[in-house]
Formats: sequence, C-alpha cells, structure tokens
Amino acid sequence: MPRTLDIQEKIQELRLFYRREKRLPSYREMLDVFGYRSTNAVSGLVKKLVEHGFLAKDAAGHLSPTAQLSGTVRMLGFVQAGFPSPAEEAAADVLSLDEYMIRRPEATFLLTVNGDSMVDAGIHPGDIVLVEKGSQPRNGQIVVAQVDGEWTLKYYVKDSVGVRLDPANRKYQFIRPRQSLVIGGVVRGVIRRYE
Amino acid sequence: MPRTLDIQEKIQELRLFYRREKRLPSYREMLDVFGYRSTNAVSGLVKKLVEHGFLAKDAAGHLSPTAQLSGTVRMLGFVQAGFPSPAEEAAADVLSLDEYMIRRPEATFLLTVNGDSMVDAGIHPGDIVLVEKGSQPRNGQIVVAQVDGEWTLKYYVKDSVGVRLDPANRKYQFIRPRQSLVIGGVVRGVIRRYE
DNA sequence: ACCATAACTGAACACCCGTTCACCCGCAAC
DNA sequence: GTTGCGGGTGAACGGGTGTTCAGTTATGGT
Repeated sequence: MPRTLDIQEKIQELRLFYRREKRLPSYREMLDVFGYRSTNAVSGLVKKLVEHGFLAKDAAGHLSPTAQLSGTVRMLGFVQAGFPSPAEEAAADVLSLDEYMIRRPEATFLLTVNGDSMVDAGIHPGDIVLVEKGSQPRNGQIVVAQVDGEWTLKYYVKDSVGVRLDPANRKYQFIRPRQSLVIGGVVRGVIRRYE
Repeated sequence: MPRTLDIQEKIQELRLFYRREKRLPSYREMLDVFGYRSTNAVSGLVKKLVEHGFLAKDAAGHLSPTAQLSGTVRMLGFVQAGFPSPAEEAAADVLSLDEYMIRRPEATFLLTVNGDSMVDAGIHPGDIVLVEKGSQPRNGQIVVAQVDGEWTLKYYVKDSVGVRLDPANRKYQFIRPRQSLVIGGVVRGVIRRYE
C-alpha cells in the first residue's frame, strides 16, 4: 500500500491561513502552507478537500471555503457530557455563528435590550437580540413593537379581542395597543457576551 | 465639478457577491458586479474601498474583505430607540457574530445546556454556551466544571474555605467539591435561536 | 455657458494562476 | 524481497490576473 496522508493536519494549516488572511491561498502559497514543492501535489490535495466538503469549486474553477472550513467554533455535545477527547474534538462539526444564527442577513439587525420586561424568557438588560424585519409574527413569538409611540420587546399574542403584547416578568402587565401598533420585527435569536 | 460616485451602492453589490460566492470577485468579474466596462475603473474603485476600510490589500497585492464588508448583520441602537430610517440603517456598523463573540477560535467550543441550574442568569435549557478552554476562571464567572465526576454549569467562587460552585436557581444549593474538581472552561457567551 | 476635475474607456503589458504531463519515491501487503 | 499504488516532484503551457497609460466623458460649481 502507498503512503498515507493526514488530511486533518492539512485542513488545520489551511484554516489557520484563512483565519489570518481571510482568503484562500493560491496554489503557490499552498506550497508553503502544506509543505509541498510541486503545485501538482497541491492540485491533488485540493481535489480531495473538495471531495471531503472543505472547499467548493464553481463552474469556472474558482475555489471558495465551505462552512466546514471557514467555521470558527466546534460544536460539541451537552454540558453533562463534558469535554471529549482531542480525537473527538477534531471530528466535531465546525460551524459559523453567522450561518447558524442568521437566515436573512439583509433583513436582520441587532438591538441592545435595555428593559427587564423579558427576564423570565432569559432576555436580560444588555443582551443583544437578533431581529428580522418584514415577516408576520406568529402567536408566542417575541417581537420588537411600537405600541402607542413607544418601542418595546414583548411576546406577540393575537386572540379574539385583538393583538396583545405580553411581558415575561410578573412585575408588568400585558398591553393592548390603544391607537397604533407597529411590528418592527420578530426576534430570531439572543446573544450575550461576558466581559 | 466632476461626476460623483455612490460608494454605498457599490459596496452593497460587492457584499451580495461575497455572500453568494464566499470569495471576492476578480477585476473582470467586478466589471459585471459594478457595471463597468474597463478594469481601470475597477482598479480606481478598489483603491477607494481600501481607503474606506472595506477591503484590505496585503504586501503582495492580494485583496481580502474586512469585517466591514464580510460582516453579516447591522448593529443598531437600543430597543427603546426602535428602528431607524433606511439612511441610518445603511450607515450602521456591520459586524460579524463570529468576530464579536469569539476571541480564541481554536480554544472555543459550543455546548448545549440541559439543566435549569442557571436560569436566573438567563441561561435556559436548550441554550448554547460558548466555552473557552485553558484560562483560569475569576470569581463570579460561569464555568463548565466536573465536580466529583459530574459535569455542570455553575458560577465559580473561590473563598477562604476553597472553591465553591454556585447555581443561579434557588431550587439548588451550592456545591463544594469533595474529591475532584476539573474546570473545563470559562463561559464567554450565550446564544439562543428561536425556531 | 464654460471650466475643472473626477469617473470612466480601451488597450497593452508583465506576471501569476491552475492544469497537465511524464516520472520518481516509499510504504504496506503479499 | 518484490510489487502495487497513492503521494509527491519538476517543468511547461495557455489563459487569466492586476496594473498602467493615454485619452474621453460627464457633471457640479462658478
């Protein structure tokens, strides 16, 4: 049998280059990245990386990274399961938070939360909500809405009476719009960063 | 005065190409993207995009996108401020969730939360925590730890007695490790996605 | 109405790109 | 020990790359 090649190691090198330069290296640059001396070796390796789904090639032959390559964090299991072995880590799915959290980039915006009306839903002051504009909210979804001139974050509920906006905090009561109701967008996600 | 050029519009086109192809177009491809007929026009525009910080050029002349270009979501203000006008939207800072949330990609992992011991800290079952390995936790930080063989999510507190692990839920009591304590990592962020 | 000037055209250039070819190397199985 | 075969070398090729230069066009200010 012929000699074997460690693809994982090559991917790691390529990933480092991509993180540093934010672009894929040319075949000549890959000579350094992979430790080759012939671009033909690179050509063969690239073919494999495409087969394995780390790179994609369009009709004109242009290379582009897939989520498997450009992703920044590894998705492991549950907290209860703890941290797996290094081998399991390497095999874990790599994903990009942007791709995971955002479906319609052109319609999605970030807003910082400044009230405590949604704390029981796990949305605290200082958290950032991902809001998607231009889609009709369904019952139970969290929306950013302007009720009688004031913008708030609430559960959207449509009942027999009309539209009701529920807080997730016993300190506050639900609201029914008197004059105007503008739905800014539907909350698709929440992110929080610890300093 | 000479004719003027709408850079924002060009950036938008370029951003669309980048989102679609996950790479920057070549100068000939930019002819289509920007609606030019000469690569010299492209050359001039690229120079301006570099000046404005949307593109970067390394020593060898290779182009790469900056966060301003590759970012996926626009950062607006606070919920109370509501949604700004389209003009303000265009001027808003564009950022990437990956860059915003992750400092050390090679040491950061995602774990799904399955207990309710941290609900009062806004971390619910099903949420995903970003855990950074290999850094010493400070008092008050949330950690993923293995206490006497079991993995949990708790506040890390070091007092005169030793290390104590506090839940954020009145139903549970704090824990002091009897035999073993392994700190898996420090929680740097939380993300939650609504279906 | 007319400049001044930035935006843009069109073409030419040197260079770098990815592909391909024939050939060599080294390891594992037989 | 020999052989099969995937991994890698080195070189050559055609086409695509970004740059540059001289010249043209369009527009906002005077």
